[in-house]
Amino acid sequence: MISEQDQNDTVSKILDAAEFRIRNHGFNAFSFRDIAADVGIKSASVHYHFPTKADLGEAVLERYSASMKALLTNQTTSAEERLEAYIARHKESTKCLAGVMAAELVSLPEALNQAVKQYFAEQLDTLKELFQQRYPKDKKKKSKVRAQQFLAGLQGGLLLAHTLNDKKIVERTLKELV
Amino acid sequence: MISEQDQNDTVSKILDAAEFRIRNHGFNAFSFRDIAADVGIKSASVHYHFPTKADLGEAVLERYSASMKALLTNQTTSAEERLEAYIARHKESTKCLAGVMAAELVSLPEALNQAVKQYFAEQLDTLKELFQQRYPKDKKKKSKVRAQQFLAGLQGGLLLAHTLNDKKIVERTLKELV
DNA sequence: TGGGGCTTTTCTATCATTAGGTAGAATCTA
DNA sequence: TAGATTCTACCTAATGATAGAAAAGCCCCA
Repeated sequence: MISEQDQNDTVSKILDAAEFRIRNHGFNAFSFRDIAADVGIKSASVHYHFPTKADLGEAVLERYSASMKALLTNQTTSAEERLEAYIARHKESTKCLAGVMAAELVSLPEALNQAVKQYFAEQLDTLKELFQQRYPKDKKKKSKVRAQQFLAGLQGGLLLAHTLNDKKIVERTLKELV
Repeated sequence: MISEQDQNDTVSKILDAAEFRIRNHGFNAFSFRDIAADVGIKSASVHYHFPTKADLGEAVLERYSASMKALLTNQTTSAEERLEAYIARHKESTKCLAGVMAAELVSLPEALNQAVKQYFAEQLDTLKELFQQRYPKDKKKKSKVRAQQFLAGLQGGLLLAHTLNDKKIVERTLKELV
């Protein structure tokens, strides 16, 4: 039987390292050798778990996506609380993994390119639902626009905040959008 | 004497190609050989005009920055018209060169990294002035916040619009920010 | 008017380094 | 012992960059 803990240990260390490097340097600016060095193994071992770079990128995005979706659809908290938690999560690193990938979209392996598009489509869908809960009187169309404005404000706010090294920018850009 | 037109011809062809590739693929996803092929010369000739990749990146950003600043400070048109022209310019490609570079910020050569930071700082300054002209009764602080909200909405809107292939998103995210 | 000669530009050829990826041996674990 | 994991060693392709040979362009002077 597979030792899940040990396997997942290495696998999740790889995913952690890859996520960090993609987030901060971009998908095209890290190598398997970088990841291997981060984790303390050899690059061939990274290939054992993730045969190609596209595989690794997809796995990182998938984990990220699941984590974000869980946060947004956690039905034990109010819509407002979920939005705040969502914002707080992004502010931790002042960067969105998917946002970085979106900037590099055209240069990504096809499967990853598709996954990024899907991520944003799903996020907007989920946010639309959430805004519908938060403002029940709004029409569907209005909730959709709210979701787009919110996500754009968040992504753009993160971009500016990270570039200018001023986290407060995110709060300002979102103040009237939550 | 130097034939300016001919020199600028090759130089600006290189800059055009580099800008296009950076915008669409990212700074880390194009090579001197790519640019050379685009222009129809050899990669060594690109190095003749721009010794290093950092030099090329800086030149591209500088030209871009000057173009944007000229657009925003064109005193022959109203503040509102300038904003509209600024938005229209960005919507042409549904991508901002500096936005892409900002996503890759940490992986960029140091000089380019600094130039990107400076670009956004300057853009916010210029936009702040412009909003001050547009809404003269606002306090300075309010104009600054407007500039941040606008630029964030624009950058985030472009990101979503490009990723989801829907230019209308930019209009929606900026509707209440101009 | 038509060459020399100087500068600018482009080319060929090549380097060293790094990249993603693979084969197969060695090791570890149940 | 069998399967999972990691390692060493390596391959091929691509990258940024450079040296130095050829063109191309331009100016001065006979």
